[in-house]
Formats: sequence, C-alpha cells, structure tokens
Amino acid sequence: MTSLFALVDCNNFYASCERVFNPTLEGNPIVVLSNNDGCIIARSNEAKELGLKMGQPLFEVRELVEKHRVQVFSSNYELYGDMSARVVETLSRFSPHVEVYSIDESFLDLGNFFQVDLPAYAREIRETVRQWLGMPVAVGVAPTKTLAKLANRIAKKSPKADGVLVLTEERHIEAALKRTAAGDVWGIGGRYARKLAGLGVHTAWDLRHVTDAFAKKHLTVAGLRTVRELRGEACIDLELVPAAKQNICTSRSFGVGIYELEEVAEALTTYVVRCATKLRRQQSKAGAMTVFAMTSRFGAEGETYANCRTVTFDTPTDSEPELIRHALKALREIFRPGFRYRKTGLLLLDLVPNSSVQLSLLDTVDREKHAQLMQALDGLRERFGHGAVRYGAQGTEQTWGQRQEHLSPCYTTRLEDLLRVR
DNA sequence: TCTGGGGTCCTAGGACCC
DNA sequence: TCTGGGGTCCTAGGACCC
Repeated sequence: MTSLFALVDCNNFYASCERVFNPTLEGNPIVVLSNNDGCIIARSNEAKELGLKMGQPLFEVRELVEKHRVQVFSSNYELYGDMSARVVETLSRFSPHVEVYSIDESFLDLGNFFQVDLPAYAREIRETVRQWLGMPVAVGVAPTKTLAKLANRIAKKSPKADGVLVLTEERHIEAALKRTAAGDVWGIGGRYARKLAGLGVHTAWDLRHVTDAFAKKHLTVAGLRTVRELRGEACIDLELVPAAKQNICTSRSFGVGIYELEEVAEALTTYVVRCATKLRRQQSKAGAMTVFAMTSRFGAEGETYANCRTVTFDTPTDSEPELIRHALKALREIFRPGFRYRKTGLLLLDLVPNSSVQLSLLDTVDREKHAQLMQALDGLRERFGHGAVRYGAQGTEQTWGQRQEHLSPCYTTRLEDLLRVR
C-alpha cells in the first residue's frame, strides 16, 4: 500500500489576505512588514518582480517602494490567523486527515484516493478555496511529504502547471527532481546546500542518488530521511494532533529605544502575560524561565548590551502573578542603566503537562487560588479581548509599543472594523 | 533614523556514576 | 611510560522550518 499526500500552500499568504478584503489591490504590488514595520516578510508576485526581497529592511528599499506605489501593510496576525482557520476548514472537506503544518500550509492524507482522477481532484481543491475564500493556493500531490512539497513548489512556479502538480509517475518525478536545486528541497537549508555543492551534489536528483552512509555522514539522520523521501519512501508521517510545545517564547522589539528599567519592565510584564496565556492554552506548566533584554544588535562599540537570566521553579507553574514576580526580579538583575534597550522577552522552559505536575513540599503558594484567578482572567480576556484586564506593572502609556503604521482593519474578527469598511 | 518572531531536532563533548 | 570501560544526563551549538 503506497501513501499519497497533498500539500496545499497559500500563495503569498499575508499579502493575499490583505488583498482578499481589499480587491482594489488586485494587480498592484503589496508587501507585508514584520513586527515594528522593520522588514518585508511577505510579497505579492508584483512586489517580487520589482526585486523586493524576503527579510529585506524597508528603509533599504524606500525609494523603490515609493516609485512603484507599493502598498505597504503592517502585519495583522488576527486577520491572518482567522483566514488560516477558514482555509483549513475548507480543506477538511477533501480529506479526513489534515495536518496544519503552518499558518499557510496544510498536508492532506490522500492515502486511499488512488482510484480518483488525482489531477482533477487537486484542481478541485484549488478552485474551491479560491471560490469560497478568494485565497489563491497551489496543490502538490506525491507519495511522500518531501515530494509533495517539491511538487507544490513547481505547481506554484510553472505557468504550465497552473497551481497544480501530481507526481505519481516515475518519469514525472525524475523530471521534477532534475529541475529542482538540492537547496530547494524541504529540509536542506543554505548551509547544507553549500556543503553539498562542494561534494558535487547540485540537484534534488543528485541528492536522491547519494548513498545512505553519505547522507548520514554529511546531513545527519534527518538528512537521510529526506533522501529516502526523495526516493519515494514515506518516512515522515502526518501529524494530526499538534504536539504540546516544549518551550514557549514571547519577545518583541520596541517601537523606540528605551532607557528606563520601569518601561522595559512594563513591556516584559505584558509579554509574560501573553506567554503564560499560550502556556495555559496548551495545558502545561513551566519549570523554568529565561528572561532577556538587549539593545539593538547594530549599535556601535560600547553601545550594545545583551544579557539573560534563567530562573528554576520549585514547583512548575502557570500563574501570572508568580511568573511576573520572577521575571521582574530577573530583569532587575540583568538590567544595566545607560543603555538604549530595543528588545526584551522570555522563554518558558521545562514544560510539563498539567496532569503530571509534581508538588513540592516546600511550596508556599496557594495553587488553588492562583488557578481560580487565572481561569477568571482567561475568561474575561476571551470575552472582552486581550487588553481587557491588565496588571499595574504593564503600565498605561506603553511608550515601548510596536510601530504599526500600516495596519489594515481586522475585517473578519472585529465588528467595528467591519462597519468601518461598509 | 530605520534591521522580525517563534519553534524543532540532532550531535558532540563534558560531567558524573559504577 | 603508565593513565579501564561503559552508560546516562545535560548543555551548547549548529542545522533546519515557517
């Protein structure tokens, strides 16, 4: 029994989300910026054609953007997250088993669909998402996830494929592997691509034909799995239930440089709340926390500073008051006055499921009371929004807030935004 | 002036134990 | 010149992904 996977990938996802709700943007170059409006993280095809690069700082291309009237958007994760959920909902009509791989990509298990006309089925997936949601997607179908990724890539790039490519016949797989660079294979990044080139491996076809020993020696066991997948041997299963995260991180750069401990502390407190909310959502508690603060990496000699402090808890916790207390203490220990801070954040580590928390004999915290408080806060935030309930330590001015000068309305999730459009 | 954020897995090497 | 052998755990660093 051979396996069969489809990879459905939204084209230029963030840029397409902006376009769905603002059709006048059709045909115009669009870019979406990272947090703080720093770098370009998504581009429409028109923007790609202008030569705008992924990850490029906006200030470097300001002239080009103005000259070609590129439409610029701050990232709007509320909008993108909601659109993503709608796409997944639509895809789930086409397979009982869908793995949500990222915000804009899903794998579908087509294991028993050999008897159907696969190209027609793939095209139907594409057309349905387009018609229902206005979202353009590419569909790649193949016997392994790695080959499905590769098929999807060609589906998107090749005008002839027109967004859909099925790789089930050997001669098609061979042609696809020969026209794909090794570095464009899923799991082969820039470092490995360079290393492989030095060893005479340039295309995906070359990579498919290295020995197992070669793959393991130069690319470790993960690379060996990739090579096997290129041969059509399915080694990477669909992950239907997202695994609980082992670390959770929240950090942001500030809109402006900050000199005062109190202001960095306000930002950090806000991030602790977000991070702890993610932690409780996956029903885990943290056994440790790392807090960090830093200046810009790009400062002159003597102007840059970065430090971190890790705290271990006697009893794993998800309580905000407790996490905030530890975080602020750690911050005070690493904070050095006189620097222009640009970023702070925290990692929650040593996560354990709620069900297997070991209580410490030395515990002095009223866990029951904290749990009730957290439950109440989560409920309020769910109903009234993220900022509904705040701690004093979060401040009210938020001088450190992110720049979001080009934010689009949250069309799908906020009534007032929807009304504003009408 | 302006430069993102959030994850995972694997390996090598050191510490430690018997 | 001699200076065991093997196992486990932890951490740092390197690679990858979106």
